[in-house]
Amino acid sequence: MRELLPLSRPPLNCGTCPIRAHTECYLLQTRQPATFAALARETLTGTAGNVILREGETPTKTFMLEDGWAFRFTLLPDGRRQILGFLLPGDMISLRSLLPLPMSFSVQALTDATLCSFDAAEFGAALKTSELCDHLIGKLMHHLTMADARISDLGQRTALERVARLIIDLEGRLRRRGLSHGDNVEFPLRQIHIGDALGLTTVHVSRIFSTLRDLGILTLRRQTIAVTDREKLLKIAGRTVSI
Amino acid sequence: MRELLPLSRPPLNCGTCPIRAHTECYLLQTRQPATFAALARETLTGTAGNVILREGETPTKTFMLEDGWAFRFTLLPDGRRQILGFLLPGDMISLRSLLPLPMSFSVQALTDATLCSFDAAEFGAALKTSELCDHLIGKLMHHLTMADARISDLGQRTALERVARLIIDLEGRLRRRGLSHGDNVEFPLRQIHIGDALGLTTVHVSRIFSTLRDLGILTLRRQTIAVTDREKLLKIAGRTVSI
DNA sequence: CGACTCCTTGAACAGCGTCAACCGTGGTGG
DNA sequence: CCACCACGGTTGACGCTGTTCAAGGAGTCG
Repeated sequence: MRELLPLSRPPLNCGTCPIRAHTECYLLQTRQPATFAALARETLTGTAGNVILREGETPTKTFMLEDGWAFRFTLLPDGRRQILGFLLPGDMISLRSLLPLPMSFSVQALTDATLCSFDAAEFGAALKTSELCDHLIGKLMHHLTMADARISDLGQRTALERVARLIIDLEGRLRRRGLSHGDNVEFPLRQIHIGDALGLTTVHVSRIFSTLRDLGILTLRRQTIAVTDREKLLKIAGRTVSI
Repeated sequence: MRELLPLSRPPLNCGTCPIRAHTECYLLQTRQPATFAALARETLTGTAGNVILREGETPTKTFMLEDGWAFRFTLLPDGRRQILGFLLPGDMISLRSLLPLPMSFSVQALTDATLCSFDAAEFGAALKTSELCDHLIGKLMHHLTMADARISDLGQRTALERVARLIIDLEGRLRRRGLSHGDNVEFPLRQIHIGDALGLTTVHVSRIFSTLRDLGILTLRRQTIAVTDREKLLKIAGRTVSI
């Protein structure tokens, strides 16, 4: 695991940010243009494996994930890793860093990634203004709902159900942000990531994917997934995958 | 499952509220006395099994749990129940109801309970004032941290570890609110609640408790638990039970 | 006392993990 | 150009953790 985020500094340009319409940046710039313009920021790039935030540390920066995937995780003392969630373009890394508290999880780049960094306290203060406080609180509550859904998955559902729901979740989030290409969506996850997120081993994840392929539900080749029988997938997932 | 909350109306009296010092009410009354005094509210009582909030409905009331225990849960279409968390005296039921959104979970009384009810929109608006917004955001982030911890439990830890951590969590929360009695704390959970919270069957929970008793770690009699070897319990739990 | 709830224990079973071998792909360097 | 290696995925055999099914016990309440 590489320890630091190597930084380059391409010219800062929100106008070319591919995910801008789906971000807090956009809300802030629309509702509080002067405040947004005054925020110190820079654009950074990292490669797969870079650690972006480290559990236990109190970050001074917060990031908007502009391109690429990342994931939140914790390590148990004996090395077991729980992936708590996947971060896609347009996600903040992380809302937690808006408060001056030690991180309760680490964040690592899953693919090469481009991030926009802000001063955490400044950005937090801007989001806490009355106009955006509702949005922030709503976002936090949405994250709580997602966490509850994952708890239900891990507590009650079988491996097949969990994998089906993860795929529907990721595919939907990407699609809603305009990041799908017809029936195909990018899928850079290795089976170890799926396993560590869903409490399964890579061996079992492999068997589950074999099952899904044999059922004609999906095809997976070279970092791309295509759902070929959405009805069957939804039926396995229980049709209650929340947004 | 009884469907409604039968209500009685004892005289409203924050002065005798046993848990007041640990509540948002107290914060609000201290920082915004006029606002707090103007909030419409009443005291309610319910019995074990009463449904307090129902998944899918958009509540107009929010509650402070003054006495007794409750739990948040969801039901899967086939009847499996996931308990998402336990609510103790001093907890709000629920922060989610502060936004006008359909509930993503239900809340049910686990014991007989006393609640103080508020208008959800009014209480939400009061908490969103600048003075308490930080507190609210901090509370939401704390809940996210707790949810992450439960995800790690369900994804990575064995049944024994999960049970140990749940006991430490509950015992600590009660103790910090002054609700312990020496080495004993109230423990009204049935094994079905523990099972539904931790993704286990009652049969297995029973076996885990037998193990913990045989190891001399705890004694359990008549709704009361006493941890007799905290060191061993912490060792099983991995010493990283968050607050 | 009877009915009910909750807990306990045993035996058989299943889902998923562990261990191990093997394969395909892509990158690297001689 | 090819040998080599690292990495990720696949498959089989076997075993453990936790489930299912079943029976019975202890406490409580009407």
